Amino acid sequence: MRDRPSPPARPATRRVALAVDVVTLSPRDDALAVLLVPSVAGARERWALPWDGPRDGERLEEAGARVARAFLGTAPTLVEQVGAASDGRRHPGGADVSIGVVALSPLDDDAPASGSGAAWFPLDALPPLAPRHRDIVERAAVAVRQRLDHSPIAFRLLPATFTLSDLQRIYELLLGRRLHKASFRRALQGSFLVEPTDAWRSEGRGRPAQLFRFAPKKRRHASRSVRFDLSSE
Amino acid sequence: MRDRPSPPARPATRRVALAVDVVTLSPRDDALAVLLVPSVAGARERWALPWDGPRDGERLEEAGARVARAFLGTAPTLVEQVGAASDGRRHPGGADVSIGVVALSPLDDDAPASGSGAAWFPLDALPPLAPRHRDIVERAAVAVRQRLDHSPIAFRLLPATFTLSDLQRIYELLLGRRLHKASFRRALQGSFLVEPTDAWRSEGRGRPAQLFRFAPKKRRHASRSVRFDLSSE
DNA sequence: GACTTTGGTGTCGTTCGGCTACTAATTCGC
DNA sequence: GCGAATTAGTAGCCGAACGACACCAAAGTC
Repeated sequence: MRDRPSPPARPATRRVALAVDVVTLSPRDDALAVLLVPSVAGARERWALPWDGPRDGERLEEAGARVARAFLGTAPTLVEQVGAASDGRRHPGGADVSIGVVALSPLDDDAPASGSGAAWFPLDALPPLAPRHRDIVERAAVAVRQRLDHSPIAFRLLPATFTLSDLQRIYELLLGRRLHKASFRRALQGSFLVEPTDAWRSEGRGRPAQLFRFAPKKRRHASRSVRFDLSSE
Repeated sequence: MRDRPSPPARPATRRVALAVDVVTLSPRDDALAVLLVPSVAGARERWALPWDGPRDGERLEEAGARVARAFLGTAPTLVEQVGAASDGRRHPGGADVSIGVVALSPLDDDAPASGSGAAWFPLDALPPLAPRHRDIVERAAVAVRQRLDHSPIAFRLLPATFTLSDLQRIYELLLGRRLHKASFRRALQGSFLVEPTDAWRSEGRGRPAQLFRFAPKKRRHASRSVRFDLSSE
């Protein structure tokens, strides 16, 4: 006989203290960097992800965008959820449940608002963080890499116009490996995602590079073959 | 000058009514089906996703697994978050925030617990649902299809041993298109995800099929080329 | 003007994916 | 019994895609 418990008599919501924790990512010094803010006095860790509770009528992504904006000075170019965490009480603000949110900020932005004390840290050299914040950063990094194919993530980490070498550098940063120039451009060519502008950028030595802009053309979804990429890390 | 609002004086969590809404998926009658339960009396829609608030010390996925189990009779084979929704008060239980969770149940399971009134509905022929539930079902369907390559989703919708044709049918169901037998098997062969058993299954007419089991071998992550699959639907 | 540096393209061999066609083993109809 | 039908599984061709390399182009440096 199967073990078959009866359904709950009547479901009920639970009142919890909620926070939106924001992982702001931006390419800084040839590495993906996370924006961290100083902890409140008395916390165990010196740094934390910026966070806040959602305000009245505010959706979760909106709250994430607001928090990121407060420290960036400009609105992030993309905001996406990366999962909710509820694993005990290891949140700096004592939240029962955290909604993890990743916000992207392009390369050309100013440094974080001075006075806020916020600072960029490379993803692979983070200071000690509260365990839940470390989890959320990890999830954000994984989510960004996994959605790279389906979300215009790379373009949101670049200014409005960029060179193809810039774009390739972002992809290499996110994927963590070098790409071949010709192959990269051939694939990009076939995707109809960018269009050339009539501007060129001369940057010190070397031949000037043409500037492109992100301008995806509508096209039929390519019927890709099945991939078995579990790779059971 | 940039518009640079000052950071929030001090972040604060927000107390909200939280629910975990569960999208239980299973292949039924050659279609992906969702498990729905009758609404409480007085609700506008007759059917709803099963849901409940997380209990004390329970993580979100655990709560989702518990809710699914209560209606399935057995534990779901995979539980994953598919995003949080906070868009007004359109939840059957009046939750401020819903955590969407997808639970998978294999083909060979019994029907939902009799007496609970739960029933399977094909994904593309759902009865009217509360708006937030409809959103969460949509997100679950998208998430399942997108994670098909990276998560052992197809294998969690099958019994412990299965034929390669069974596996291909699940992939076709999830992808919504036919696959070519030879290509499918060639790709599967190269992935080292399944191993043959010494059992065969004879099912009415036709040649008997060998049974396989899910047994992923550790292997180096293939260094795939970059894909630009935005397709800007 | 030769050299360096960076941008951009052509080509070639190999692999990959889609397809047709085939063999294999069973049930069904007569 | 015996061929038709049905399902499982494989071989091999062919065009497209991918990775590596070489090469050309346009700027600065000396």
